[in-house]
Amino acid sequence: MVHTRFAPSPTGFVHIGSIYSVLLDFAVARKNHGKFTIRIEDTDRNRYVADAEAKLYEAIDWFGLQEDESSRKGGKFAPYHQSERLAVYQEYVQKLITSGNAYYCFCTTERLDQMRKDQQKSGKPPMYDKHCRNLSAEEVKANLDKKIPYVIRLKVPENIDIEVNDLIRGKIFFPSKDVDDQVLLKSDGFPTYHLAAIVDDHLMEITHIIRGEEWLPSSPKHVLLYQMFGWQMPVLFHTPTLRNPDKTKLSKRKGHTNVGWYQDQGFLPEAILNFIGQLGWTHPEGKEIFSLEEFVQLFKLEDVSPAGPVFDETKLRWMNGKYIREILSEDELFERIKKYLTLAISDQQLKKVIPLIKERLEVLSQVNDLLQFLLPEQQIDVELVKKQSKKTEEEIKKLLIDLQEALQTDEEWTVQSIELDIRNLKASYPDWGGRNYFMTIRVVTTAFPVTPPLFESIEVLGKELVLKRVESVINKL
RNA sequence: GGUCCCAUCGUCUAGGGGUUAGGACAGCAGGUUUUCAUCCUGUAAACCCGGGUUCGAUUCCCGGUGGGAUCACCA
Repeated sequence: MVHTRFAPSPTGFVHIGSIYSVLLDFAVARKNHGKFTIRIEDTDRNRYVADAEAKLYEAIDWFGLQEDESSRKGGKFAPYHQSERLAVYQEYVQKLITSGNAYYCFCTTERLDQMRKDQQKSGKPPMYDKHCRNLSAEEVKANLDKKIPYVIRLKVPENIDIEVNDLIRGKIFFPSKDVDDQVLLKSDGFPTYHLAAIVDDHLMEITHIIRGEEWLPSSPKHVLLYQMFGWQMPVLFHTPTLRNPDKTKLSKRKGHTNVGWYQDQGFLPEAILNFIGQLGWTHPEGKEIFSLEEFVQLFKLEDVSPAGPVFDETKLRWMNGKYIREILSEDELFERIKKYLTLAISDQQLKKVIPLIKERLEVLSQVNDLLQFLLPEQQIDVELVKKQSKKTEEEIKKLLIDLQEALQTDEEWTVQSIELDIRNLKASYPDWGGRNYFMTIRVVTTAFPVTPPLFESIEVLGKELVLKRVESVINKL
């Protein structure tokens, strides 16, 4: 059975790149009727952030990429917090010691730092110098008895080529002389990622390891561990790194990495998933817009391009707008917009105005700018009216008085009747250019030069408020 | 610096030994429209370089170049 996993460390906010991994984990598992597990890699006590795990699950739910097994859902491989599995790692690291594939290291941090400094100075790659690799059993025992702090390191074999098989990159060979004797067990008794992940992936029967490309350089260590334990290697797939416009790894400073930001802006989870899904992968029919269900059905891991794509926010915005105006129903849009609306606007009014704003919305949070004109307290700027009309105060005043009259007597107050009122009135003002005429009315009634369609806007505003606004401008002229 | 990965328009990509190298976003120019958008039409824009294989390489191979990732008792 196919079994994928997402194994985050709870160290902060949820990264958009994590969602890329999760999407692939989810899709591969679903497509093959397998399972998708979330395992929390909380082995670093220093970087632990308490609410990170809750944030993660919140994001998972928001995107609709729910896992089958996890710390919150349980499962047959529980526990899913690595911090609760310490005894397991101790057991396996002992096996490595016994089989001669790992060794105790008593080097101090100071010595290690000095060593690296020296290596850097002489232009050598910083690597452990294997100082404790050949300690005799007696020396080890003596040190242990003296309670000298220690770590346990991987004994990387000398002079071999380690073969890593990546699904999309093929076979990659690493000379073992370039592979460091990695720390497997820290002096606090916690495992490092390298030990914990391999042990858990095996014990949890993970078949596909889907993780970021940044793990590629350390994968020979993982291959070695599988060999030493005599375990079968899962399929390895390293996801292409998402990039900033300058091609560097997507980062906080140069782009938006926090899923929370996308939520706040009013990006739709469907649109984000669609967008991420077509990075490195193309729909077989070349479709740009496709649902998660469709993606799950058609996606093939081996078809992903290995080149790291730039995360193009502009295209994401376009796609988000596309979802808003073409994919979501108006009822659905109404429910979602409500969550972003901070203006005091009634549900009834909002519902009415949605057809007017849906094609003007790229992200949901823009609704607050677009609906400013509906606020009753909105003041009309006379200077702006003058500027848009390109007429004298007297001429404007004359028009507005006629407008007031025309609207006053409109008993229907429908888009059609309002349009008729205003177009009929235009006939009496042949010397007003169409653009200036309508712009004047737009600013007087809505307060803004840029608004949804004029007659519809006036209708939604209501007769009372519109007349009040016209009146207010007349009085200021 | 060592190791490893990668390479088609500005961006996301399709394609693949013989193509007018296709699409999408962004750009530009028109059209629709009382504004802004939407929508429609058109336009400009790419196979990193050098060898080799071949009748023929953008496509396959090698080498450069460029970009990236990584080198912790972090994941």
